[in-house]
Amino acid sequence: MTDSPPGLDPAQIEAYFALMEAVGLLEHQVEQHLRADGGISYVQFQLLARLAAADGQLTMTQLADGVVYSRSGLTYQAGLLEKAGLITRGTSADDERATLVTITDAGLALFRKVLPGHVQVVRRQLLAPLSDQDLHDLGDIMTRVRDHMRNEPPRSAAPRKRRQR
Amino acid sequence: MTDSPPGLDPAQIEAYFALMEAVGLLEHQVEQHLRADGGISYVQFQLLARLAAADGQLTMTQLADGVVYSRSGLTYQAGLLEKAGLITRGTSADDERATLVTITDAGLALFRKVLPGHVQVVRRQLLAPLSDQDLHDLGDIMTRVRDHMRNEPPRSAAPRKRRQR
DNA sequence: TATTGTTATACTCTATAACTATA
DNA sequence: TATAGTTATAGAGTATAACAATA
Repeated sequence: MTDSPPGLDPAQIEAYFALMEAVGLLEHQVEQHLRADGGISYVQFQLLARLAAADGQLTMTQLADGVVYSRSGLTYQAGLLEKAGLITRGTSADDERATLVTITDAGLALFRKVLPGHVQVVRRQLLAPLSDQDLHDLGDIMTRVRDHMRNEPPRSAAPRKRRQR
Repeated sequence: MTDSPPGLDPAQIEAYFALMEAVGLLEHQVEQHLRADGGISYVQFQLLARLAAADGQLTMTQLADGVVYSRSGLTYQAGLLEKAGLITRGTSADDERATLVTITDAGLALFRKVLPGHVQVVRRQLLAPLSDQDLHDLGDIMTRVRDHMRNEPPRSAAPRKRRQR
């Protein structure tokens, strides 16, 4: 085992900070667009996108994966989408514990209405300054990081309980 | 002018989704650690980090840049940090409109206490699966994107006001 | 017993608009 | 007039814990 290193070197700091700030800005722009053009948040857009991609139906647990970090958070978001008429919820026949979420025609219509503008924002803000090579590299790197993080157990982020603040 | 393209190609979608999900996961882990180990949010950590890096003093406007997207949001966060004894605020001598924010010894101590764990999370979650080449590429790419987005005017994300929802 | 999902609740955070004060 | 910052307020989102129902 090597010594526990003291900090991050300049290249690591640069990559970390640039990554976080750029994605923060991108998310902000994306949120603005979705709110203005469709009255939905990015989380809600992702849920609609998943349903649209999944042929219209998913269970709550399947829907949550990667989008929301708590059960109740998803229930809350699904409640909003249902109230807006964009999805419906019903008990699954296979497993009566499960709730089957279905995207409505209105939900699909809204998703399709909003998509072009969403793509435009992603193009202008993220893709515009990237070469094909960059795009490839970025996709490769971030896919690897994402998969790594999905597997990595949180490994008790707080090593040991300290004093209260 | 070329035709307005219909959507994103698979490589673009992969890069975009992987980027957003990975950073979402990373932010979540980072938040968890900072909350558990220091009782602060990532935004608050960033503000402390900026002050620590800037030799202890910054004006509100300087402090806000890139971290927070509204004036009142910063006032709110600064209020929390001040109440916790981590910063102080005072009127600037140069420009009496400006508020000069100063990090306290307690603020600096907290920042230093939390930093190693923060670095550990970044290493384990983000850096671990990356080669030196990857790191270099990622830093280069995201720096370019960030700079691009800083300059890019929002360009009216909502092209035109549509019907209400 | 474990899993799926909901509810109640409390909290954190963000943003808009109106306002004060200085440049 | 423009800029720096605060305040009031309202809304959106999140998480924890307790709960009910099914597997």
